[in-house]
Amino acid sequence: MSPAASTTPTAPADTDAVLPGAGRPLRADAARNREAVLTAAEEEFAEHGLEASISAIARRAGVAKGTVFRHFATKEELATAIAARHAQELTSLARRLRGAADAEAALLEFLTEAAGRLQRRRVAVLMTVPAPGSELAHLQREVHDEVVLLVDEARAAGVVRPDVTGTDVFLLMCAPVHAVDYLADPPPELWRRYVGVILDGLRPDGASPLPHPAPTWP
Amino acid sequence: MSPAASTTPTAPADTDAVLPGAGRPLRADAARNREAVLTAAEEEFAEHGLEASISAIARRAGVAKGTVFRHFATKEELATAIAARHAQELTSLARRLRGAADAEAALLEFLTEAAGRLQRRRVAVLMTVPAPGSELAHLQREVHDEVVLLVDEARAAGVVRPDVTGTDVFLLMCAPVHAVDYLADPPPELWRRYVGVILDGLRPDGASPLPHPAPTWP
DNA sequence: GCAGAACATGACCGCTCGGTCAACTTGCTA
DNA sequence: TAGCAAGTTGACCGAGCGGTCATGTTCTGC
Repeated sequence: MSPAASTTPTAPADTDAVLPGAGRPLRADAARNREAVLTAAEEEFAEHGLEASISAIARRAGVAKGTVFRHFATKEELATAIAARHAQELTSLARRLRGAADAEAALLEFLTEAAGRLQRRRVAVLMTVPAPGSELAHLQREVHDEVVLLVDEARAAGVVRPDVTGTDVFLLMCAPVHAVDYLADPPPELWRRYVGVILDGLRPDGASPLPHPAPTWP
Repeated sequence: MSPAASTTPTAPADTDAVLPGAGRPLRADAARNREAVLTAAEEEFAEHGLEASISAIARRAGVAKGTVFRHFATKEELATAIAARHAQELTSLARRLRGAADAEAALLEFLTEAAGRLQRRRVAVLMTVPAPGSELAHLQREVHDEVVLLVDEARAAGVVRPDVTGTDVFLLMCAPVHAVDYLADPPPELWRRYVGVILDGLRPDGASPLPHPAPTWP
């Protein structure tokens, strides 16, 4: 989001760069609108999942539909922008927790915090199978790799069973949210209960051999 | 759902009954078509989730769109019919397993078999929050109650931790399928691995207190 | 304060969807 | 085998979607 060293605006018309990092800085009102759209989209996606309509997002942001498309060429691009935020949050969360004195507490906090965020924003937006090589794929991999490190530490500390990998944990990260989803009107914090169950399933105590080898991350 | 004592087909025109059990028998071709539509819908829903289009289903079944609507007044009604099949399968599966000598094996088999079916047919169709009082709500409750009994037996046998309820297990039933869903091209049997993790999370060995009271089924 | 680039707008497009219906075909019954 | 209810068909409808674009508005560097 930082403006970066501005290339002098002499450049005639490069490839339509509205992306945050690149290009020349946005006009003041444009920047405002962009942020409003992102916020509205986040809320709308959280409420209706990926089927949230652009019109609804525009309405919520207080702009016209065309404005949304000026900032995000396509609905997918908008969803990706939101997902990118979430991914970065999770990455830095995991990064912050890494190397903590109490590896068990760190893993618990990560799983709890992650599930909490995923619960609030609805899973679908972040946890989508992305096109290979896409920006989202890269951001997901970043989260994944960070989780792997966290789990490695936890395993070394003996709080995670030896046959469970970081990829396993990454895949199971959303399970508490999904579980709660099958209730019409779930208690708002019920997902915590299933974080507990999952975490106990990851513990070495009384672990029985798993019936399938661990998956590799693409 | 059992056919009950058949009212003689003299009844002139009761409320538009195309439902399987009730009403007068279908014409031969109509019955054939109905079955074809159900099969096609099952496959189409499995491939594309609930967004599968009626046109696609009709095409796959080899009938016109109108025919689909003659048998199922609405798309939701069709989905419900499919979900009903699945629910009945799970109910009778659990019923069969109940009272088994080895309660642990029974629970494992149920979770495995259930996850396998849910994996094949895609979760979405069965596990939808149904309208209260609807047929689907009733069928889901049937599955749920059967799971509760199964889990009660397992708990009594000491293979499930005392603080976990049948409702918990019901909600977690789909977790393995969802976990695998975040992989672009998952190994076809990977879900079994997560059935293992979940089951270990349900075991009494090394269980830590859960951070939220168990939910009640609506 | 002015010019013009950057931006916002909303009517509009093409498309797909769930659902309807008048006209036609077919299986059943007597 | 004739007659008719039951069933089938596919063109059609209106709504909503993602996305476009000519036109009008607003910010900003000079």
